[in-house]
Amino acid sequence: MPSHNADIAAVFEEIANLLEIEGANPFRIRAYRNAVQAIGALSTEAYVLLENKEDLTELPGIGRDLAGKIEEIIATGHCALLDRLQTELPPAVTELLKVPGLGPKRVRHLYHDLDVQTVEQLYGAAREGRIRALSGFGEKTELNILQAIEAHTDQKGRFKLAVAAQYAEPLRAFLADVPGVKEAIVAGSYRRMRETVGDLDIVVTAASGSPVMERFTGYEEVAEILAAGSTRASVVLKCGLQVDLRVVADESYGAALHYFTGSKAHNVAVRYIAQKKGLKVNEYGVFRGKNRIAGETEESVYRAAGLSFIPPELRENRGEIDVARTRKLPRLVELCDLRGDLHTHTKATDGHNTLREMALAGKSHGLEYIAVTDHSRGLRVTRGLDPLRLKRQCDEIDALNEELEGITLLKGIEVDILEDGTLDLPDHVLAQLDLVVGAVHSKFELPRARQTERILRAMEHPHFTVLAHPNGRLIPQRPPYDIDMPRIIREAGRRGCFLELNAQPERLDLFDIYCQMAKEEGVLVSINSDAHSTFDFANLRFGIGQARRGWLEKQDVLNTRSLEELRILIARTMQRPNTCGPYKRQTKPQIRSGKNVR
DNA sequence: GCCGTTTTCGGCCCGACTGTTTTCAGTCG
Repeated sequence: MPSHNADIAAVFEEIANLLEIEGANPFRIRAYRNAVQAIGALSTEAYVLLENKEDLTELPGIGRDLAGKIEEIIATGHCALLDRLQTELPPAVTELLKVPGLGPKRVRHLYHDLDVQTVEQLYGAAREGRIRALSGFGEKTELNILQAIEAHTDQKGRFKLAVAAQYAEPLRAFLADVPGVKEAIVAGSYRRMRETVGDLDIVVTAASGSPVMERFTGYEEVAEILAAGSTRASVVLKCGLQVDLRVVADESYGAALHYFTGSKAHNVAVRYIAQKKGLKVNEYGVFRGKNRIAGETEESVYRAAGLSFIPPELRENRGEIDVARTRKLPRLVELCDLRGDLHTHTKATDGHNTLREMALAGKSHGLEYIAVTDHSRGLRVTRGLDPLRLKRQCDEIDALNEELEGITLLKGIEVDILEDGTLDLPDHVLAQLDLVVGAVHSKFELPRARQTERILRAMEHPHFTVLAHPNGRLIPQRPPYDIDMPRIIREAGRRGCFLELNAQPERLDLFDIYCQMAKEEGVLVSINSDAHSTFDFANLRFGIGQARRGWLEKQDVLNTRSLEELRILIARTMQRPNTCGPYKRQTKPQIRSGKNVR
């Protein structure tokens, strides 16, 4: 089995870590880290590119040397450089880099002088007071290491976006209320709508002398103050979430917001471009010499660099800068573009509300139609529907549609895709429905080839409409199942069916890079709440965030269509007659134009 | 180790805070 892109990226990541501890040229280390990012963003397996005789040096940040190493890893499963580095340094030593406060220099010191190789050994050395004796270390550093390890072991890691929001919004409001504060905004990965966030970055503009720092460190949710200067402070909340606050003057608002929204790779690329124009970009503004020429708004920062405004969700240095140069960035889909929701549940299975309650809640969220897609009989824990109960539900929907105004219920099912790729209900039953949403709910551990074939076979079913939560991951407890997603996307394009972007905060599935791929293949994506209660429609905003990260525009999203248009598209997919002509496939958008900017 | 409308060599983003130091190295974002 050839190495997958994730395996290659892991090798390069490990090489970068070990080189760093060895004290190698920092730019060489950065080259490996850039390669990790480049390979992670690839829409095709590198071994497939090689089979197709593609030139890997065309990839951003991949030159002759790294291309050779990729070939080596694919051919042999090994990388000689990594093997050599691991004879010089024990592999576990890179784990020490994860301890906050420890960087490569200190890790090297600890290994060479105290033979510390693992976090356990580090903890022991700190408790025995052996670290303070090293030059460059002291009592305080030793204590910080102890505390960091203790905090690390019971730390929950990254927070789901929706959970982070529960802490971020009240804290932002609290800071906005401090006298002298003009703007307060949560930046960082939260603003970029990443599916999980490691910490919160908050930018505040305030008049000098404002008590904002004092109020921040005194916030009642603060458990620990990590650092507190005059313009920047870091705390850990009781829930374990770290929050970094930055205070700047009004005229630096845009520059600071840009800086703290990131991503780091995006910022580096923007500063590099500015530098070529003789400019310097920092969190205070854009400068030519000592003159500030921009910085009061983010738009002004981009303008100074010769770029159009780049929405936060795109700022990952995945080609957005090249496109911003040409002023052809996509007009990203917005929450208000959604006209329907094609995946919801009711009390009939594992939902909490009635048909009527769900319909009214959907309407109150501005939706014009919602598909009722309760589970099928195979999913016994949810009391999934058999043909008889489904028929009864359909009758209820018909009756309700007669009565309701401003919202239409569609008759659907979330049918189980069985292990062999068949669907959990008979064809003649599925044929009666408005749409069929198919999903995998069992046998997550099938090998890649079988899992992929299972889904492809299901998609071939004439009544199959939408593939729900295609990767099956649950943040943080379940990784995605092992499938050939690029192939599934291509086949969905050929077959003419749709892919779901499930907006539940623990799913957010399709992932962003697959949204991009779906767009390239002309496959429409349906952003669905998978609501199990009336409250869950609010999750659609997280789905929109993920879709925007995947460069999706209104026309790339199935449920931005009117009900009439939707019915036409579904009719085509379900291979039923319709009188409104074929759906015209889009031309492929070119969203990855050439190399990324370094 | 990568890259090139100034370049195939010599660049490669920028600043705050802490702790250990007596002016700065290390880490972080």
